[in-house]
Amino acid sequence: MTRPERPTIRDVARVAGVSKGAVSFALNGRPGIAEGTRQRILDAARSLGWTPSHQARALSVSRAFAVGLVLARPPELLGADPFFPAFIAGVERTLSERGQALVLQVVPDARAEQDGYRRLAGAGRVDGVFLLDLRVADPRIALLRELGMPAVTIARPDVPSDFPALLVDDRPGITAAVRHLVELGHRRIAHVAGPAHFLHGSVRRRAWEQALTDAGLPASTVVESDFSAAGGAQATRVLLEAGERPTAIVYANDLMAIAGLSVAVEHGIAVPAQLSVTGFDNTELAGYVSPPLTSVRTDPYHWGRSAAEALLALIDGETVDDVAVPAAQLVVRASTAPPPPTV
Amino acid sequence: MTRPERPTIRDVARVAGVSKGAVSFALNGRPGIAEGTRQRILDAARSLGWTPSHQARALSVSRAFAVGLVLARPPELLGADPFFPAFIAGVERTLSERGQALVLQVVPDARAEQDGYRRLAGAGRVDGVFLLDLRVADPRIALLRELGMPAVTIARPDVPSDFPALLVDDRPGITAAVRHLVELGHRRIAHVAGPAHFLHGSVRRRAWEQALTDAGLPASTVVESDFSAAGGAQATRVLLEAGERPTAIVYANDLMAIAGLSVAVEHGIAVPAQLSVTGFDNTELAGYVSPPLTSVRTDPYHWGRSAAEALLALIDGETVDDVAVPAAQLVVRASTAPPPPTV
DNA sequence: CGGCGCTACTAAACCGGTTTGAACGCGAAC
DNA sequence: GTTCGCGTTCAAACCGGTTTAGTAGCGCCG
Repeated sequence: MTRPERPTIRDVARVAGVSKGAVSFALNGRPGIAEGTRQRILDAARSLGWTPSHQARALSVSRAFAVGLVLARPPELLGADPFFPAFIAGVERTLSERGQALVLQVVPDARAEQDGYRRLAGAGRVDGVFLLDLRVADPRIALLRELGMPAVTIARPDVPSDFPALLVDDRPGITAAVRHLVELGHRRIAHVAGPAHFLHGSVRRRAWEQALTDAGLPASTVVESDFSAAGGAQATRVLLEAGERPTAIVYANDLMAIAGLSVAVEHGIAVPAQLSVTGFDNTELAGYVSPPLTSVRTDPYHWGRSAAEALLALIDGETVDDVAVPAAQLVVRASTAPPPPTV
Repeated sequence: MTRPERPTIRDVARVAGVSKGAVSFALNGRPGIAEGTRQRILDAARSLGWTPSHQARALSVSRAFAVGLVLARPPELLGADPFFPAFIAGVERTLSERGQALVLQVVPDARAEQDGYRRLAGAGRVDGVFLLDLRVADPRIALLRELGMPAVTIARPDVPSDFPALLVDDRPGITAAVRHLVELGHRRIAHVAGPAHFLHGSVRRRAWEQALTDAGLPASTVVESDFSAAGGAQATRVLLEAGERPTAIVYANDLMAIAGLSVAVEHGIAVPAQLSVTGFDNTELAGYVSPPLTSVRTDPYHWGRSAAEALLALIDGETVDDVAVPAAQLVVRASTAPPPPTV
């Protein structure tokens, strides 16, 4: 377990017969080193198996070569959410191509989240951060501005973020789902929403309302839930046991929709013959439940890549514009059909 | 965007009227500083809002205060796997309590994985690493030993890892599932396995075989799949269209089992009346499909916590024993029942 | 009164890079 | 023949901590 002694640029300098400074210049491709000398230095470095010490470089240029991401989720919920793993994978992919690292922090709630950012910034552990789950008048924005920390937000429409944002617009996906149902002939289209304090919860809900209005339909029932399977099942039960049952339900994510499918089975309601159902996220499972779920496809992996690129550019001092991501697309499967003729 | 100048111990020293060294000693609670002086120093530090520079400390004590985890998975598969998010959350929780960070790296395949570890170690970015998805005669073990890098493996039975291991044993879970089915009266119990080159794939398969033998049953059909919903559906189709159809299927994970459920529906085979089904992982959704899925509960969040604790202890130079995790437990739901009387 | 040992503290080296300022050698220009 | 300018290189400072060697002051003992 004795760690082998890593060679330093001092060793390289000695072998090449030059000074430390010359080595640094040569290795960084700076001008002012004669070509022959440069080669001798590079050869020396290679033969010694030299690799730069991350910590030394970090200290002298005062950069951490890392970016931070604080996740405010109870850990048991993380496993269920298909967004994070894919988003993080995308972020990571871009970062590692550029020699940067991702420093993750998982905290149980939004209060601890602020401390998380403060810790990351205070210790100089990261050069920039991502802001997820943006809220209206989000206190983190002021905090990061005060700390002078570059940030990229994953923002939803209508929320000025004060930082470059990855503009994710869920509305077209929801709109397409509602329109699809309207075209099939549905008129009572309910919604199972995510928590209102999450922007992607409330944006999807408002998009659903707007789509109903646009179709000339009256407002319909909405049940607020929590994006979990348990919550989706419970919300579905409420809707199906109501006086005037909807003929279609637009769910704010696949997990709730899939749970909803089995509640329908439980109530002896056939999907899609008596009830149409749409999800959101287009998780892999969506295509393999019964009936296969009509859903909205998003691409969190590429969001992660884009967000990381924007953040790195921002850290490098470039001016960065908001980045729009491609609109979410409806994937029609067998869980949607015309409403029953009666009713 | 001008980052505020962070105070250094030099500033603290000036304010407190002492030397840098004294400040360092006082802040680290070392003996040799008079109580009054210590207080003066602490007050000065507090009033200046001083926080230690991570990079400076990392350089002087040559520690990275971070541990590494290289994930060799195609990113699109990451979203589906319920293991990683929970495991990582657990790891992270323990790490952040101790001021350590997690450096993640996502690479597309096993070859790139080696380079990933080499990069992390070479740059001195991490003090230790986790080894997941251990394979037989895993080349990473030799690599890490050569690099002198502390590591903790997430190991399966019968694989000597040469490093402290978190011993995860899936066998009791599979055994319990098979025994449960045998007690219900099943005799043709098939298995949909994960890829053989993953240890948790082959271990679960062997446990299933062994459990059949122990119950005095003949070997039964196994279809090797890939842990994905698509693969699970395909495998189920093979089993259900075979000459002598099994009365029960033990799946190596929930995702494949849930996909299998809808293939059964598609074939007009009632679950559990005509076919019993068990999953593995006990994902949240398992309880909310129809019928609710009998599954095996594991606890990757706590595995993450334990693995992180072991790794930190190892890095601190303590001798660390293998850690056994509690046995996986069967959760019986409605997808299992006695086989149909005829047959 | 000199020497010893102890405590409290300072000064300086160190970690491994980057960056700055000055010096050196050499050819061209005056 | 000096001066100037340029390309090349070196020595030293610096980043912000930790750690070591050394010293001043003091009480105690012989």
